[in-house]
Amino acid sequence: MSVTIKDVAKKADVAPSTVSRVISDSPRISEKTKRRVRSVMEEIGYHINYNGRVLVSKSTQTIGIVTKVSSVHSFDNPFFSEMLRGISDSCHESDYSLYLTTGNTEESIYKEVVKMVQGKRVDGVIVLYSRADDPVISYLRKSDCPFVMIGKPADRTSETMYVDNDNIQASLDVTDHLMKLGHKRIAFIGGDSQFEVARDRLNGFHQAFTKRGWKADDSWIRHIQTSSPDAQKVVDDLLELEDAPTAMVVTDDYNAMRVMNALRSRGLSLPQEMSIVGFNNTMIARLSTPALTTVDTQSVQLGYQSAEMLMDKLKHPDRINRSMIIPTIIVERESCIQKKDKGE
Amino acid sequence: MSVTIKDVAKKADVAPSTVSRVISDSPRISEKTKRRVRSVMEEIGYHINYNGRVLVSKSTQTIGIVTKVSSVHSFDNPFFSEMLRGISDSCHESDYSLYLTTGNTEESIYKEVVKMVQGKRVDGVIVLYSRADDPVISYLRKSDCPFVMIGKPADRTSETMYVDNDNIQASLDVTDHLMKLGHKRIAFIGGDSQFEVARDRLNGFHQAFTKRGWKADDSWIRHIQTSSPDAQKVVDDLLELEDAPTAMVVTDDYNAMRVMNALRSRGLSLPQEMSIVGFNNTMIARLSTPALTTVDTQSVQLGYQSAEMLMDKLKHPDRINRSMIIPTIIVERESCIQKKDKGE
DNA sequence: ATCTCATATGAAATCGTTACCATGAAATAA
DNA sequence: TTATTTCATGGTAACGATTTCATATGAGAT
Repeated sequence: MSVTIKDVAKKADVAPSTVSRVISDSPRISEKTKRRVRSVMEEIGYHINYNGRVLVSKSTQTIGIVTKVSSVHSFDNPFFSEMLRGISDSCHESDYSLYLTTGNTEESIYKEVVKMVQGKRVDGVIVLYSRADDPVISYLRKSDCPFVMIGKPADRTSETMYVDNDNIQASLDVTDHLMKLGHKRIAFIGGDSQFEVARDRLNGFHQAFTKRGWKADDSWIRHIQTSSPDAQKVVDDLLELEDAPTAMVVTDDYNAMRVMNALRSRGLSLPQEMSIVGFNNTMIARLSTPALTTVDTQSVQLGYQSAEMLMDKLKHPDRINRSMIIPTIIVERESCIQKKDKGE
Repeated sequence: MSVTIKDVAKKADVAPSTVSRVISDSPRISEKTKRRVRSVMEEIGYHINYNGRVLVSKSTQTIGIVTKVSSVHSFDNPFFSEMLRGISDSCHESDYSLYLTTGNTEESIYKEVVKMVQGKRVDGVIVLYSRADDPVISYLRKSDCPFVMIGKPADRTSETMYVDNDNIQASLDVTDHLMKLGHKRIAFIGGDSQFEVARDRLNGFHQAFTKRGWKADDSWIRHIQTSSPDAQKVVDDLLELEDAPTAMVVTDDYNAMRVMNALRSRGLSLPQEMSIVGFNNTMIARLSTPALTTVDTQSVQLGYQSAEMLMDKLKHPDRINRSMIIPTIIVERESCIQKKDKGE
């Protein structure tokens, strides 16, 4: 059917093993032979078949990417796309390829991961999320497939490779930022609370209050799922509180925009009547009006470094598992302003 | 190393070929043997190695995805993510996997495509864009690797599988929509003009004028690259025209939002002083203020159908090449209004 | 001239599956 | 009873590469 290493060998009058050595540019082959073999390869249009190589060399030069169950929506969210871009950039530099899971239920994703790991389609895996009791992670740990997760592991942190932000600190900082602007009643609107990142950010939020000897009211703490249309309800509830918040920390730009729209639909003018901060500094933060002040989690870096870390591990399997914290940066735009009437 | 079909065979006291038949659930094997073999597989933890299978069966059950050169930015743009989601959904249903190109220069993408096709890593390819003189397309045509493109082929249309919108009609419709609202001076702000879609939409724009016996002024036709910060300049130019447009057709939601921001920074209030329509109906169209009236190109469907078409071709290679037009729908939101002073 | 030792290349085993051909036993037909 | 099918399974050669071990050749040392 296609041109194989044997065809090249025959035509160049050498052994298949010699051709193989030419492919890998082995120093044991004379320049003369290399030239001859290469010109034959060119002539008869040879191209390596990776499956043959993988079978014996046991390396696919491919890494698998596992997205959230809600990947149905995670592609929507630029945060994921940006991580993917970072991963993609890094892989390209090292000549690795990407293999994507396509499932959209927890069950089917699990199966796909097993399939791609056991089936030897990938050398390693990057998991784009972190949550407790994840069967995918348990499986990856059992198998000896190297993997790195983006986000802090729910358990066995020290033996797991991960790259993450310091979400506690980031959340603390951004909440404090609002406090410095005079806000005392600050709402926290988190995302899907099953993910680790949600805990950390809520934690940091509380710490900001503790630091000042204040206390956040429980009624200020809310969650909205990216997938459900409950932004309006959460905002309504919040505005109807006796002491309605004057600022909001929303743990994701996308949700922040939904919240802003909900606020506007209640007639509030922004940022005058409500200060908002988002997270991730995605494209939408730049484009919103008012432009969103947000915590840049450097998603591209998150992806890039996770891929680097994984490929490093693949190259040196005996090296100990590292992990990495990517710094966050508060990007100030126009969605937060000094609270007018400080007393009250 | 790992558990192979031979280990199973030995333990179950059958031939490797029998195990292989059990895996594919061949009807030629008795239920009794199947049960026994399966229990052994379970017991010693067997899992198929796909590379071995691919080598002989010559089918990878994987399709490759090729993105624009500007993939650096295409991930940013939700349009691409949504197509990817559609592809992903379809592939998952048929148990196919996805293989992504990671390059970000024209040269490196080309190489990766050759690598994945010649290297037999994929059974077919989906190209997420269309432009003239694309070496990737020439290559795919030369090789006999089935592929489908999203967007109208620049040439040899009838022999190429593609899925596309009727962009000419869509653009005509949406321009006419603005005209019905009383607008006569309408700007067209296209994206990267190297892509086929840009031509079609400009074409439709002109046709809308022709249909009414009007003519679009050349100065109203502009282009902005997603990657460069020239939205403001384009807007400035347009506003400084003697007869500045009162409405704008922007061929992409993302750029539409950039244009809206540029307009606002010039002090215009929207939609009162400028009506805008976008394209693609991405998430950002829903979230913008005013919410963007846009042409829903059904990007998820675009992706979904392209994958279906490709997999169908893979299953029936002799079937003739089909192509498909996905209908577009104008989604009216708040960014377009009746022009106030009709006379003028 | 003989021996040693690189150097360049070849031969063959191997990786994990599948697919073709063969075969023995049981079932059916003559 | 014998011949002919059918059925369930076994044996083994691919598939396309890599890799280990072996070997011929020639250069240099003695």
